[in-house]
Amino acid sequence: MVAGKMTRRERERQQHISHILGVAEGMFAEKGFFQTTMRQIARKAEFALGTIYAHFRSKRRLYEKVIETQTVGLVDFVIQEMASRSSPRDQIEKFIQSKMAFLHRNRSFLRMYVAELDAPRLDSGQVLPKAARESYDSLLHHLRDVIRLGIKEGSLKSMNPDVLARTIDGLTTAVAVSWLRLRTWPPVEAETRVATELLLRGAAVRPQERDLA
Amino acid sequence: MVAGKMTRRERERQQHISHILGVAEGMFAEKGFFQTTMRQIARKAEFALGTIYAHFRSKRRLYEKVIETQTVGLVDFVIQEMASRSSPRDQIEKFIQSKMAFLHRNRSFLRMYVAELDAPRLDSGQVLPKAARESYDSLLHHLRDVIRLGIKEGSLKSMNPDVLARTIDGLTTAVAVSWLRLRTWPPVEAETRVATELLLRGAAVRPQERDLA
Amino acid sequence: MVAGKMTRRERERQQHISHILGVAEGMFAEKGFFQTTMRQIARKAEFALGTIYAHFRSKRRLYEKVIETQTVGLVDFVIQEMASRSSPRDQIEKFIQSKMAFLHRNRSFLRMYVAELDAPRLDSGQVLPKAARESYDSLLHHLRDVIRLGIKEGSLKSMNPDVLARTIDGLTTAVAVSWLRLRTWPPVEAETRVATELLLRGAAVRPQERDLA
Amino acid sequence: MVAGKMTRRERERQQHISHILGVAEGMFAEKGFFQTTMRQIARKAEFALGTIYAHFRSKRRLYEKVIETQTVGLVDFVIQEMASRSSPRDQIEKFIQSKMAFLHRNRSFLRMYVAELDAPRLDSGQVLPKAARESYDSLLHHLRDVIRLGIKEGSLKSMNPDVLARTIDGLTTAVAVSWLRLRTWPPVEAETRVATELLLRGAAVRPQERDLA
DNA sequence: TATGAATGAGTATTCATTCAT
DNA sequence: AATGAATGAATACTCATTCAT
Repeated sequence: MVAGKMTRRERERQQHISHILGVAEGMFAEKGFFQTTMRQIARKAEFALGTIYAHFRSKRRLYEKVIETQTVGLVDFVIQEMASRSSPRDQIEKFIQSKMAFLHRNRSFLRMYVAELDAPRLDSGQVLPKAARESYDSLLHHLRDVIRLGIKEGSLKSMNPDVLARTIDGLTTAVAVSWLRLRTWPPVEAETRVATELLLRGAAVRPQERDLA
Repeated sequence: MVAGKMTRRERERQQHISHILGVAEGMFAEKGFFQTTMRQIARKAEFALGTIYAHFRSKRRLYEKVIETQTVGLVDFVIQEMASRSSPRDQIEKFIQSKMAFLHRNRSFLRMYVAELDAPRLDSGQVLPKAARESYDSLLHHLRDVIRLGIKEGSLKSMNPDVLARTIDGLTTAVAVSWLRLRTWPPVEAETRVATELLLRGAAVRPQERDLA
Repeated sequence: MVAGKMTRRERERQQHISHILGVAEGMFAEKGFFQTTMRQIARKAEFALGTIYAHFRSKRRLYEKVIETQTVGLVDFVIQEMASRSSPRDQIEKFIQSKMAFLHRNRSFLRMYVAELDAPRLDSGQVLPKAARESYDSLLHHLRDVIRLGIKEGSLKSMNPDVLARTIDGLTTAVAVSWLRLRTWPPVEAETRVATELLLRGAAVRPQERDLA
Repeated sequence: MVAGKMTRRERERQQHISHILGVAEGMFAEKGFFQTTMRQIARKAEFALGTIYAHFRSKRRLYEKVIETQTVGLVDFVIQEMASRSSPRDQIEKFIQSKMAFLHRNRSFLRMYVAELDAPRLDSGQVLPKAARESYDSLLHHLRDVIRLGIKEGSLKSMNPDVLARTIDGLTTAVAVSWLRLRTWPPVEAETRVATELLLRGAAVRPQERDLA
C-alpha cells in the first residue's frame, strides 16, 4: 500500500486496478449492473477481457469492489467533516451537508448507491459488499451516537435515535435521488439548506414565526 | 369494461391477465427485472410461455403494466385520502400517512418502486411507463398545490413549493425504503408519526419545548 | 364443382377458399414461405386463425394448393395457346410467348415459381406439390413431343429433344427471372422477341446475314 | 493477409473461419437458409455455438459471407477463362463453358445461387451481400462489353448488348438449375455444347443445313 | 363452420468465464 | 501479467397447430 515501497511492477498493477475500477464505476452507473458487460468494460479500459478477470475474480466481485471503494470514500469524508464540529446539532448539519455534497459530486456513485437500495435484486439474500455495508453502518452508528448525545443534552427532541438516524440518512438520500430525475443539476447549497431546515425545524410555521425565504 | 356486458370468453381473458400481472409483480419484486425470467413467470402462473406473450407483447411490457397498475392504485388511494381533509396541513399529513400505509401494505410494489427510482438502468433515457410516471406526477402536482395554499394562508413556511413537495415525497419514500433493510417489518403508525413530526416541526428542540416521546 | 348445383353453404365455402388462396399467394410471393405466418394470412384474409386451418390442414398444404392452382393455370394456358398453331416451330414460338406472357402477368406467381426451382429448401426430398409437378411435367413432355416432330420433319436441328425442351423452358424462365431484378417491368413483347430469335436462330451472324435490329 | 507474416494465432483463426464457411455452405445449400440452424452448423463444424458467433455476427452475416466468397470465386474464374481467348465469340463461348463448369463442380453453391435469384424473400428490399452483387455485376458488364465488340466487328447480330448479356447469363443459369431436378448429374460437356450451339446458332435448321448431332 | 385462447417446441443470440499461449 | 479464442448455459421471443365453445 505504501507507494514508496512498491516495485515498479506492483505500482503499475495498482494503477491498472484503479483504472479498471474507474471505468467500471462509470459504466455500472450509467447502465446498471446487468446491462454492463465485462467485454464493454474491457474494451473501454483498453485491456483484454482476460486481464480484467486476472484482477477481479468475477463481474460481481468487480462490482462490489467499485461500491466498496466509493462507500469508504463517502464514509471517510463525512466522518471527517463531522469531526470538525463539536455540538451535536452542528455535527448533524455537517452530516447532511457533507453527504449531500459528496453525492452531488459523485453522480455516478449516486446512481449505483440508489440501485443498491434495492437490495434483493442482485443476489438472493445479501445486499451488498459486506465491507461496504459495514463501513456505512459504522457511519450510521456514529450519527446515532451523536443524536443520542443531542437528546441527552436537550438540544434534540427525545425521539428514538435509531429511527431518527435512519430518517435523516434516508432524507438526504431521498433528496439526492430526486436530483436524478431533474433535467438540471441543482445547486447543492440550496438543496442542503432546505433539507437541514426541514429536519431541524420542520415545515410548519409557529405562531410567532415569520417568513423564512 | 363493464363486467356484466362481457362474454364469458372476455371475462376469463381479463381474469387470466390479472392473474399473470399478480404473479409477475411478486416475482419482479422479489428478484428484480433481470433476474426474473419469462419462463419462471409462466410456470408460476401455470400458463404456457406463449400464453404470457399472447397477453403481453414482451417482458418489458409486462413489467410496465405491473408498475402502471400499482402506481395508479397508489395515486388513487392517496388522493382520495387527502380529499378527506380540508386544511393544507392536514392534507399533507394525510399524504404522508396514506402513502406510507400503502407502501407498507404493498411490500412487493415498494421493491419495484425503489428499483424504478434508478431510472436509466433499464431503457436508455426514459425511466418508466409513461402512464405510471404521469399518474405519479399528477399526485406530486396536487401535493404542490396544497403546499402553495398552506404557504399562502400562513400555516407553512414560505419555501419553494416544488422543492418541498419533492422533499416530502422523497422523505416518505426514504423511510419506506429503510424498512426493506430491517429484519422486522416495523409498525407503520410509529414510523409515520416520526416522519410527520419531523417534516412539520423538525427534530430540534425549541427553548420552550419539552420532551416529545 | 358446378356452381349451379351447389348449396349456398358450399358456394360460400368455395368463395372463402378462393379468397384465402388469393391472399396467401400474395403474401408467399412477397415474403416467401418461411417469412409468412399463418396469422398474417388470417389477418389479411379477415378470418380467424382456426378458420384457415379448417380449410387447409397445414401451412405447407396451403402453400402447395396455391402453387398447384397457379401451375395448372399456367399449363392450361400454354397448352391451349400452342394448340392454336400447327407447325412445330410455330408451336414452340407459342410456348415461349405464352409462358412469358403468363409470368409477366402473374408477378407474384413468378416469385413463388422461382423459389420452387430451389427444390430442396423446403421439405427434405420432394420439391413440390406432386400435382403441380405432374402438371408441369406434362407440359414439358408435350413440348418435347413437338420438338421431336420438328426434328423428324427437318425444321429443327437434330438435338436431344429432352435437353432442348429443358433448355427452352429454362431460357424462358431465366428471362422472366431476370425481370425480378430490374427496376422497371419491361414490355413483354420485346423480351419475347429476343428470346425467340435467340432460340431459333442464335446470336451469331451468318456470313450472308445482315443486321437484325 | 500475407500468410508468412501471420502469427500462429491469426493463422489458426483464418483456418477456423474457412472451416466454418465450408460447413455452412454445405448446410445452407442442402437445406436452405431458414431450415439450417446455427446449432447444426456449430455441431457439424465442431465448434461451440458461441464460437460461430464470435466469427460471424449473425446467421445472416454468415450466410452472406458464404455467398460472397463463392461468388467472388466464380467471377474470378470466369473472367480468367475468358481472358484466354481473344475473339468476342470465343470469349462468349468461354463464358458459357466456364460458368457452367463452375456451377457443375460446385453443386452446393449452385443451390444457394438459385435461392438468391429470389431476392426479396430474405431481407426486405435488397437482395444480397452487396459485395457479391457488385462482383457479379462486374462480370456481366464485362460480358456486355465483349458482346458490344462482337456486334461492332460484325460477328454478332446487332441486338441490345445488355439484354443479350442478361439472356446469355440467364440461359446458362437456367440450364444449370435444370440439373438440380434431374436424378443423375449430367456430363457438363454435352450440356455446355447444347447451350453454346443454341445461343450462337439457334435451334432452327436453315434450308442448307444438315444434322448436327 | 368459425373463433381465438392456449400450447410448447424451437431458434437466434448473448455473455460470464476459462485457459492455453 | 496479458491476451483473446473458445465455451455453452441461459433467455427472450415466435409461430404452427390444437381444441373447446
